[in-house]
Order: sequence, then structure tokens, then C-alpha cells
Amino acid sequence: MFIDIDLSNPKPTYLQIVDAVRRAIATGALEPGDKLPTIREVAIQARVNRNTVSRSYLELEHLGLVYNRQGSGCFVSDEGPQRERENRGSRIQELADELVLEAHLADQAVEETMKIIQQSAERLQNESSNRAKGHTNE
Amino acid sequence: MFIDIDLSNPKPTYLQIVDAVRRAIATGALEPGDKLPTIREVAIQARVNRNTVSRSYLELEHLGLVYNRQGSGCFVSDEGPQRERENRGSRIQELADELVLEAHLADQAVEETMKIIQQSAERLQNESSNRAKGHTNE
DNA sequence: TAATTGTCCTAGTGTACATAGGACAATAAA
DNA sequence: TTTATTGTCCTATGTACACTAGGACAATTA
Repeated sequence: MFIDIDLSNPKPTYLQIVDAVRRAIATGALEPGDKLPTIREVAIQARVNRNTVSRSYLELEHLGLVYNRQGSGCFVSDEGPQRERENRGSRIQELADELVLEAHLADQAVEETMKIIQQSAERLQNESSNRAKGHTNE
Repeated sequence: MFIDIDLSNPKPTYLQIVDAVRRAIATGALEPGDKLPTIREVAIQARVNRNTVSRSYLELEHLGLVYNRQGSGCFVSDEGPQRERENRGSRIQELADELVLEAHLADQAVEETMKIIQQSAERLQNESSNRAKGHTNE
């Protein structure tokens, strides 16, 4: 769990942390019962205030993805992965609706939109396969 | 050009105004040379401060969609519709990329994503045809 | 017992958004 | 020329949010 905070990113720091954890749960890097790094550890590693991390962990708890235990730490809940899948599903629907609306306003045929999706998917596929081959940034 | 401001919408007021004008240009409701309502008119109609509307018009000018002329008003620029098409194109690409990434993280096959897009498009189609038939909110 | 860990608290800083209204220059209309 | 309109600029105020800073405490663990 290395969390990389981008200060130039307009997204609030605490939400960047939330996203990083959510992604780890989505990919299976974090599984139910797994312990997250402590608030103070993340604060030091990501170079932010511990109150900011605390806010992130609280938000994750509200999302039902983790539970915080004073004195012991923060752990992925049993329902975490399932909840996260549901969250992504809603997000996908939102994005699809907005995309379709934009395409409509731009006088774009649905077929054209599909093509763009297809190309984007292929790009993502290539990127991840390149990473798998060890083509990392140098 | 009636602009409806939703105070419960987290999107800043000035951007809601920008979006309304952009949409009017995208649909052809506003064409090059057309005069927008004056800043003070919009301020009264949308019940916001004139400085807020001024900010919107400045933003629209920065986007190259309109030009402001002290003493005469605000007008859609010749390149407005073209610029707006380009803006939408970029936005569509962004949305497509994010959608594909989300689908990937949710372990969703591209075909499933396509299906969701298709359904969303059909929903939009039905809504607009209902509006055309006069099925407005009562 | 001592250290760790999440939690709660107050306080202060910076930024974005919106309001309010005065003042002015460019333009248009009378 | 005069008057009204219109965009522009200015200062000031208030609110909300994000973030930092650090003290203090309770629950848990070692």
C-alpha cells in the first residue's frame, strides 16, 4: 500500500487516499481482514497530516469498505469487495449516461461512441500487457 | 435563453450558466453573431449576482465561444460552434477512458460496457421522443 | 506497564464561490 | 450632444471546504 499524492491534482488529498484504497480492494490487492497501514504511517509516507488520513479512513468506513479499531488498526471488512463492486457499477452507469448525453449533443452516432470505447479498451489492454512484460517507465 | 440555476447542485453557479450557454451553442439554439442576454438580464432572471454572470461570460470568452463588447453586449463568435464541437470531443474521450478503466477495475467485459451504453442511448432516445410528443412534466 | 493506534478537540491558514454595490469606459439610442 | 445601456473593474464581506498543527484521551497490543 504505497499511496502517491499528487498535489497538482485538483482532487482533494483525502479523496486521493480513498481512491487508492478502493482500487486496492477492487483489484484484490487488499482482501477482507487485511490490515491497512496505520494512519500515522500513511501520513508520513504520503507526507500529509494525520488528520487528513484519518478523514480518508473515516470515509472508507462510511462506505462500508473497512472498519477502524482504536488501538489495533484499520481492516478491510468482509463485505468490502462486494460493496466496492456495487460502487463501481453505479459509477459506470453514471459515466455511461453522461457519455451518451455528450455524444448526443455532439451529434455523434452511437456507433461512433462504441468505436471510441473499443479503442480506449484496446489502449488500456496494451498498457497493462506492456507493464506485465516489464516495460516500466525508466 | 432561459437559464435555470439549481442551488442544490454542487456545481458552481457560474459553471451552470456556462454549461447552459454551451449547450445552446451545441444544439444550434445560439448561432454565430447571436446576441446573448445581457449580464444584468441573466442576473435578474437567474437570481444571481451580476458579478457571477460576468464571470461566466468571461469564461465563455476564454473558451473562444463568445466575445464581449463593452456597451453593446455578448455575442457568439464565428468559431463558437466549431470550438464547442472540439470541446465535446475531448470530453467524450475523457469519459470513455474513465469508463473503460472503471469497467476494467470492476472486472467487466467490454461487451457488457457496450450493452450499458446501448441501453443508455435508447433511454435518451425515448426521453427526447416523448418530449417531442408533448409528454412534458405536469 | 509502556507503546501503539484510532479518535476527538481547538485553532489557524489558504482557496474557491458568491454576494453587494460603487465607479468607469465604450457603445448605442434619443 | 445627451442619456441610457452594457461590460468591466474595484473593494469588501461571508460561507464552505480542505489542510495543517499539535495536544489529549481511550482502547488495544506487546
